[in-house]
Amino acid sequence: MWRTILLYGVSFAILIFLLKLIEYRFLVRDLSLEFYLGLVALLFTAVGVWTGKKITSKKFVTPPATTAPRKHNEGQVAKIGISKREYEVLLLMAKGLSNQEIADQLHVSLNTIKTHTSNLFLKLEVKRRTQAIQKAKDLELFG
Amino acid sequence: MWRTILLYGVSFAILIFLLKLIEYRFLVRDLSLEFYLGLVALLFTAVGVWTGKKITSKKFVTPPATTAPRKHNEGQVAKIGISKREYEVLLLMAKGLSNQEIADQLHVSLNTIKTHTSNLFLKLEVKRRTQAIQKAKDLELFG
DNA sequence: TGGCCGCCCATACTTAAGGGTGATTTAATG
DNA sequence: CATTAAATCACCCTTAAGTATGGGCGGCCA
Repeated sequence: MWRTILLYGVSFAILIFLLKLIEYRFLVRDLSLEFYLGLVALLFTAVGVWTGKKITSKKFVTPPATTAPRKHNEGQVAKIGISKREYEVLLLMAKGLSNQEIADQLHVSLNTIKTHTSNLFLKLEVKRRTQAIQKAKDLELFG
Repeated sequence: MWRTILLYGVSFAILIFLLKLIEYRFLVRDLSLEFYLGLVALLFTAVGVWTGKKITSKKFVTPPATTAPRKHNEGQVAKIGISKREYEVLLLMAKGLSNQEIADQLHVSLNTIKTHTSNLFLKLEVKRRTQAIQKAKDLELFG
C-alpha cells in the first residue's frame, strides 16, 4: 500500500522532471507556448487515464454477477470447504489468468490472491495451479 | 461509438479553450510559468482520471471471443507446427506436472523441457502454461 | 460479547517458470 | 554432401508462483 503510494509519487516526480527538461529544450528553440502546453495536457491526460484506471475502478463497480451456469457443483464446492471468493479465483485461474490478472479483475491485491490460491491448494490437496485446475475438473467443480 | 468519440473530442476542445482563457487571465497577472504548468498538468490529470473512470467502468474485459477454427488433433497439431516431442510435453503439462516432473518422466533434462515449453508457447501464442492448456483444449488438441 | 471465519493485505523468502542465446547431435531430404 | 529440422542441453537473468507468518476488519452465532 505505502509502496504503491510512494511509487505513484515518484512517478509523478519523474514526470515533473521530464516536464522541466522538455520545457528548456523546446523553449530555447522558440517553439510556441501553445504547442508545449498541448503536449503537457496530452501527457498528463494519458497519465490521468492510467492512474484513473488503476485507482478509481477499485473496490466498487464490481458486477461480475453471472451466477447462471451452476447447480450441482455447489454441493461439491461446499463439501470441500471452498469459499465463494476462492471459487471465483479458481475459475479465473482455470481460464489461464496469472495471479496479477486475477487480482486486477477482482480489484484486490496480488497478495490476497496468493492467499486464496494457497488456501485452494490446501483444500484441493495439490501443489500447483495446473494441478488445481485438473483436480477441479475431475471433481466437476466447473459447470 | 462514433458519438462517444465525437463527444470526447468536443469536450477536449472546450477544455483547450478554457485553457487559453485561463492562460490570458493568469499570464497578464505575471503568474509564474511553473505555476501555470502545474495547474494545467493537474487539470488534465483530473480529466484523465475522469475519462479513465468512465472508460473502465463500462468496458468489461471482453471474453476471449477467439473461437478459432477447430477440427481434430492430428491435423491441428501438424497445422500449428507442433512436433511430436512438444506434443508429449503438452500432454504432461496439461496433467498438471511441473517441468521437472515432465523432465523426469521423459528422461531428459529440465532445460530441454523448458525449451520445448517455450516453443509450445510461441506456437500456441500464449504466455503461460495455464493458458497453453486452455488454448490446447479450445483447439481440441487433446483426445 | 467473545470467538470463529471469511476476506483483505503485507513483508520476507524460496522455488518454479519463462525468455534469450548459443551449441551439439542425429536423422531426414533434396 | 549440404541443408534443415528436431531434439537435446547449458548458462544467465527476470518474473511469476508459492510458502510462511502475522495483522486488521466485519459478520455471524452460541
